[in-house]
Order: sequence, then structure tokens, then C-alpha cells
Amino acid sequence: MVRRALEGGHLLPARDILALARRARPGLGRATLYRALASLWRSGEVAVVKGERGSLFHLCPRPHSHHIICRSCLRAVEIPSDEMHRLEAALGRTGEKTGRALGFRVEGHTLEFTGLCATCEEGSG
Amino acid sequence: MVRRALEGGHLLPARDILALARRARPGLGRATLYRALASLWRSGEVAVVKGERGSLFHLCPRPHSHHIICRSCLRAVEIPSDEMHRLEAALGRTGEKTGRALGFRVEGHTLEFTGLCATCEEGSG
DNA sequence: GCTATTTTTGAGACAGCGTCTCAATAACCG
DNA sequence: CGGTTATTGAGACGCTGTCTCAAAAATAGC
Repeated sequence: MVRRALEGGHLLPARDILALARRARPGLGRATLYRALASLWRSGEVAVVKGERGSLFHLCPRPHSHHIICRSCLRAVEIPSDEMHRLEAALGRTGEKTGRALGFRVEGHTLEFTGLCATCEEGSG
Repeated sequence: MVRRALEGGHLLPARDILALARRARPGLGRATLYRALASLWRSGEVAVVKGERGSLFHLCPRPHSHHIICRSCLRAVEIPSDEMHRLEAALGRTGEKTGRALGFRVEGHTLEFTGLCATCEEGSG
């Protein structure tokens, strides 16, 4: 129900997901929505981006992936992980205790690029 | 006043910055604090990280820098930009129209690594 | 099929963050 | 000084996300 509302592949705030999900199940409560989102996040199916006014959610094709997000259509496209790994190696690898530049043990990270995808750039600029 | 509250180099939520700034100027209002932070952000002196419960602020040594943040002491250390540039090149360079892999024109990005700095890792595990 | 127990659900209260309005104050300028 | 403008602080407000709690639904045992 909640997952289906995200199948468009766009970044959505909780309020929009609630509105979409209520089409299939009118009266769906906020608490239930947030419980479902937390569950989907725990299982790695949904990723969260912190926006200006709260979190934005989108389906996550594979766990620990990173995305580039179109400013116009808010679609999220996965970033090939080669370059991400190279960057992480410069700071120390997650979960390992060796190879720490800067002296940090890296535990987690968030990365979000924003821009215009090819379709939207042609359409609007 | 507000800038001085951030001089410890740590990530702070607005409420803590307000408490610190009120030592020097009791009765300082929330609106004034947020106006000052917005101004400092516009001039590139302060960077914002979206946390679980709202934004966290820290002084930014140079504009468009990225940071690695210690989970324990919340200190933010600048990341050398070599690897960042390499990653951006894999997607297309900000502001340029050539070299766009994935078809995206990259306009902006946020990057935050979290982990334990050497000091905190020795102290707690 | 019926009851008892457990789990899930929705409504609403609640707290925190950040924005906005507005009157009071301060700064500026003649 | 007096008049104009900019800045400030108090509080109301909206929004997000969490929590509580009773009702509803699912499950188990008989």
C-alpha cells in the first residue's frame, strides 16, 4: 500500500505518500504510514532524504546506493558505486579499521547530488 | 554573537546556539537567531547539515567544502577536495554543460560522512 | 463456531523546529 | 532633537514526526 505509492520513482514527502496511499485505503493513519516507512527503511527498500521541511522518501533499488536527483521531476537515479568507493577509500572504509586517512573510522555517509536530468533540461532549459 | 557561539567547531542545533548566544545577549529572540544563521549561510560562513530533528550548523572554513563528522564529539573536519572533484567528474561538472555521464547536469550536492575521529575512538572503543 | 489473547490500526495529543507577523526598540539622518 | 527606516523580540502559527491509548482485526486454543 505504502510501497505502491512510491512506485513512480519520485521523491515524495510523507504527506504526499499518505494522500496517495489513502486512495487505496481511506482513513489510513499517520502513525501507520510512519510505521510502514520505518519498516521499509529498515529492510532497505526505501531511502530517506532530508529536505527543507522534513524527510523525502523514495524506493531504493539496492541497499547503500546513492542517487542523483532531478530538481525538476524529483526522480532519483542510482549513482554507479565505483567512484563512491574510491572516495570512501580516501577516508577509510566503512566497518574496517585499516586505511584511515584523516584518522577517522567511517561509519556512515549520505550523498545527494541534485541537478537536471536530460529530459527535463531539454524541456525547460 | 551568533558566529562566536559556533567557534568551538562543533555541529550545533539552533537551540544550543541560541543558549550560547544568550550568554552574551540575554533575551535574544529565535527569529533573530534564524535571521543571523541565514545571513551567515548566504555568505558561506556557516554550513547546514540536516539531522534527525532539524538542522545542525557549523562554521565553514571555505565555501563548498565537505566534511566528515565525528559521531561522538560532533566535530566537523574538512575533506580534501581531490576525491570530491573526481566523483563529480563522473557525473558532470557543476555549472558546465559538457562531460555529463548519466545525462545529468549537476547543480549542487550535499555530502556528509560520519564516524569516529581518532581521539574519540581511542577514548570509547 | 466461539472465546481469549495478541497484534495492528487510527485518532488525537503532544513536542520540536522553523517561519511569520507585528509592535516596540534602536539606529540613522536631516 | 524629530522623523524615517531598519532591527529586534515575543508570540502565534503550521508542519513534521512521535507517542499514547482504546478500538478493531488477526491469531490461537478449545
